[in-house]
Amino acid sequence: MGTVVGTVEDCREMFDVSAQTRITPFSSTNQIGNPVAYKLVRVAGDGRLVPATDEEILEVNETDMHSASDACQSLRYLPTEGSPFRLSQLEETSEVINLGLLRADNVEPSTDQVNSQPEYSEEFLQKAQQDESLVMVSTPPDANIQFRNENNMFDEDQVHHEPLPFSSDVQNGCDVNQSNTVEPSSPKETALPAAAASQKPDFALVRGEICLDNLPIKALQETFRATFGRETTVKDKTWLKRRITMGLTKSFDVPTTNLTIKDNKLVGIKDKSNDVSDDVRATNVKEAPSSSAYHVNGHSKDASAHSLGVNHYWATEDLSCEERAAKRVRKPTRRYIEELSETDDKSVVISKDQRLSEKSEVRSMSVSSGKRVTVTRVVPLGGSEVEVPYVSHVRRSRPRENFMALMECHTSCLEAKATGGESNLLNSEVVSPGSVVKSASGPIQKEVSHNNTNEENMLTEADQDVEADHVDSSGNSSDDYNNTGAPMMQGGGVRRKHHRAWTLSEVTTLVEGVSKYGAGKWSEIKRFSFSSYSHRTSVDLKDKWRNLLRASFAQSPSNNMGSFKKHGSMHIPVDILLQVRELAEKQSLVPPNHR
DNA sequence: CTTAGGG
DNA sequence: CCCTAAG
Repeated sequence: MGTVVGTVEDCREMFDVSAQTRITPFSSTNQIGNPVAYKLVRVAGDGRLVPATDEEILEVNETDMHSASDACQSLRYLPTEGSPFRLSQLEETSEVINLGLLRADNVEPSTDQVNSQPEYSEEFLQKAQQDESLVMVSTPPDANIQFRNENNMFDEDQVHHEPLPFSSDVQNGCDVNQSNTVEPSSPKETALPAAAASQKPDFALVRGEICLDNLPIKALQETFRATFGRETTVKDKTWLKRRITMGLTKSFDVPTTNLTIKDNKLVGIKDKSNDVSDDVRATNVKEAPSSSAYHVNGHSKDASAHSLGVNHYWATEDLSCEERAAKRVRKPTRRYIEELSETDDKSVVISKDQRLSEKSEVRSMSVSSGKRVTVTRVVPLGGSEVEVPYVSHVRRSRPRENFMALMECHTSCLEAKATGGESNLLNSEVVSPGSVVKSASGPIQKEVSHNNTNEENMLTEADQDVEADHVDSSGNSSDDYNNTGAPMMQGGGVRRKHHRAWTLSEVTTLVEGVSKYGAGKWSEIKRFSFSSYSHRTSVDLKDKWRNLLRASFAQSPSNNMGSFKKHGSMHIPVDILLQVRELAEKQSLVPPNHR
C-alpha cells in the first residue's frame, strides 16, 4: 500500500498535534482496480507513516471531505515514488470518461478521445474571442468563463495584464511546463492549432500576467470574490493571493507558503485544466516539471515549508483559515457548503450551458478492471472542480435523490416496500427485504377525496379506514405507495419516499394529544396517542401540527370558505381547526403560568 | 434521541 | 416530508 506522498498537510492549524493525517494514493500492485482508492496515513512525529485509524479517517472525511478529495487530486502533481504513470493513467481514464459525458451531446462516441478534444472547447473559445477583454485563456469551458470574469475583474482593478495574441507565438513565459510536456506528436497538439489557429487560441497558451502582489488587500478580496463568487473576510494577503491563484489556475500545486506569483506573473503553475485532454495527457509528464516548480517557488521566505512538501490541503485551509480569519457566525451545514459552491459556480459561470451547471452531478463512472464501480462527482469548490469519490463517508444519511437512479436495478425490489424506504441505502447494500418491511403495515392512505360534503361522514369513514388498515396491514398497500408514496422524478430520482396523507382520525388524535400533553411534547404524544400508528414520527407530528396551526389561522378570518380548500389535500373539518386554534392560543399563553 | 425550524 | 442544528 504504500506510496507515501505528502498531500494533506501544512494544516498545522488543524492538526497541530505531532501527527498529521494525510492521504496517500493507494498504489499497491493491483491498484488498477480502484482508481479512487486512497489510503489515509498518519505521519508520526518522527516522520514514520502510520495507518490512520478509522476515527482519523472519519475525521478527515467529515471535517473536510472536499479537501480530502482535493488532496487526492493534487496527488497527481506530486512526484510519486510509486507508480506515477499508473496513477496518471488512472486519472486519465476518469478524465476521459468525464469528457465523454460532458460532451456527449454534440459528439458521436469516439474511441479516440484525443481527436475530439479540439471541438470540445471550440465553441467556448469562439465565444471567448468575442469578448474584448478576454485574455488568453487556456482552461476548460467553465473555467474559461471564470477567467473572463476574472479578467474583467482585473481590468477594474487595474491589474496589469496584457492580452496575448491568440496565435501560436504565445508560449511566452509562464507555461513552461506545458510546452515541455505536451507531446508534439499528440493528435491534439497538431489538430488544434491547425483547425483552430485562426479563430481560437492555442491551448498551450498562457493567460496574461496577473500581478497579485501589488494589490491591496481590499483588491485581493474583490478578486477573491470575483474568482469564487463569494465574499471573503480574510485579510491575510498571502492567503488571499494563494487562494486566488489556485482558483485561477485551477491548480492545487500552489505552495502554501509562497505565492505563486513571481515577477508579476503566475509562475510555475500550469493551468491544470487547459482543456481537458491536455490535462489528461499532461498529467503524465507534469510530474517532473512541477516538482521542479516546487523548488523554484516553493521556498523563499517563511519557514512554513515543510520537510514533507507543499500543502495541498487547500480546501481545508480555505475553510479553516477563513474561519479563523473571520469568525463565522454559524457553522455551515454540508448542504450549505454544497449550495454555496453551486451558487458560486453559477455566479461565476455567466450564462447558460447546462453542462456547466450540472457539474456537480454525478459526472463519471469509472468501471475498473474488477466489477467495482466507482462513482465520482465533481464538486465545484471555490471555483475549482474537484472530483470527489463517492465513498461511503461522503454522505452518511439517506442518499440523495439521484442516488436512487444508480440503484435503479434494485428499484423493483425497493418498490415492493416503498414504505420502508427509511433504511439507509448508502453503502450500496441492496435493501434486504427483511430490513424494510416492517413499517409497511401502517394504515393505508385513504381516498377520502370526493363525496366529502359531509364532514362527519368523512370522519367516520376515516376512522373505519384506519381500523381496517390496521387489520389488513402490510399486504395490499404497496401499490398505493408506489404511486403516491414514491413518485419518480424524471431523472429517475425519488422525490420523497413516502407521502402519506394524514387521515382525519390521525389529525383528531393529534389534536387530542396536543391538548393533553401540550404542543412540543411530540415524543410523548407519539408515545401515547400515536402508539397505534407505527409511522408518524414525533417529527411528523410536529410538522403536522405546524401545518394545522397554519391552516387554522389562515382560514379562520374568513371562516366561511375554509372548510375545504379546493385543492386535493385533506379538508380539515372546521371544528378541528377551531380546536387547533384554541389549543394554540391556550398553549402559547399558558406556559408562563403553570399547566 | 428530541425539538425546532428551514426547505 | 426531509434535513439539520442544537440541546
